[in-house]
Amino acid sequence: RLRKWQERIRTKDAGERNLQFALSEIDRMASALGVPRSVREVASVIYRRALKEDLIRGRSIEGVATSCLYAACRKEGIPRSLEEVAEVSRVDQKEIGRTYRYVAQELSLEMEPVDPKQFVPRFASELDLNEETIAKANEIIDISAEQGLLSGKSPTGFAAAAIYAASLLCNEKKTQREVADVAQVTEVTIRNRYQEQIEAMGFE
Amino acid sequence: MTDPKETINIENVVASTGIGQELDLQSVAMDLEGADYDPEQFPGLVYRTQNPKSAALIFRSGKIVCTGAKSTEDVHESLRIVFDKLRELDIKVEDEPEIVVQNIVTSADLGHQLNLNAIAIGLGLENIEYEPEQFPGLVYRLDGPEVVALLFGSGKLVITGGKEPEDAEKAVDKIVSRLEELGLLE
DNA sequence: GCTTTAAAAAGTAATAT
DNA sequence: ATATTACTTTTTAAAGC
Repeated sequence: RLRKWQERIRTKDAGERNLQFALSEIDRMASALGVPRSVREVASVIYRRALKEDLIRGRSIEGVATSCLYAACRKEGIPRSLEEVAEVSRVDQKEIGRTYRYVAQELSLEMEPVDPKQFVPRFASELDLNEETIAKANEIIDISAEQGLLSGKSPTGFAAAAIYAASLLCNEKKTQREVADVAQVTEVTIRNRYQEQIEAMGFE
Repeated sequence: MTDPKETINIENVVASTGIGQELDLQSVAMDLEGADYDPEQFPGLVYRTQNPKSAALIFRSGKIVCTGAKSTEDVHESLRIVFDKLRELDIKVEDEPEIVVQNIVTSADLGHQLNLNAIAIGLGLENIEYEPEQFPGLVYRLDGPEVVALLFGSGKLVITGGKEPEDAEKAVDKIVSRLEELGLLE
């Protein structure tokens, strides 16, 4: 009986230590990504729910913690791409993506598709773009998305192309490579999305 | 207007069977031309048929998986070839081993572009998976028939997980009527 | 969970020309 | 700058780690 009692305490301690580790990892990654405290809090809440629902069994604590942070960023409207999150995690992008889908499904997070416009402020800031160019990029995203061009496309590539197009239209040109670097997509993707968006906007 | 059901095309049929006899894959690999066997990498021996085109995974237990065929008939034809090849190696094979179709992969075309964002909301975020950052298709799991559909912005789709061709037809009917009642087709 | 096999869908990416 | 090749998702059995 004494043994069982000790084992319970040991398990409880181990569980507590694991939770602390997960939360400190979320904190570390959140800091590295530069997201506000509210995002860390949301990520912590999601992680505790995942723990309660026993979703961590068979998965790494770090993987689940990273996925919760990725989901939290989206929930808070300031998404980070999987690639960006993977850069501050020791778990690879592929595992983060599949763990995120599992957690989102099991906890019924009902994640909405990412709106490309949510990447514009951050990318534009890194490129030192004017308010006018930012507004133009958002307009391009809205109009081309309304015409059905967004289906199946990655939100970062879509946002990057709109920013590139807006920078040309507002005489504040950035090269495809500059935009590609901040959005972490290839120039080929920007070129492809750009062509479709320009056509949708009625330019050409 | 073309009925989407008529655009259904079977792309792959997976089936399992067995010869009811244990096999020494090492010797089969030596005698069977074109056999790929690397037990360190995978326990099954891979044997490809040309006509019809398919790949058979042959296991030590004598169980066999056939994949890549374009129809149930091709599955039987491919396996008949595999059985005969094994018999040529003096391996006893039952006259007509039972062949069970495990999965049928189908493609089809709804004939209209799809707004996957609207469909995700319409079908219910809890019923679908749509992560365009990871994959361009929207994953929709049906209740009956029990299949999984991948919907694309082009209006084309993939239906997988079915055991018979009718499953794909039922699935297309259900998807079309659901999208129509949501007013999301066209 | 992973390993292997086949196949489609469309997007993205890495490499070749 | 464009063309190829390759990988992402889903499904399914098999035997073994």
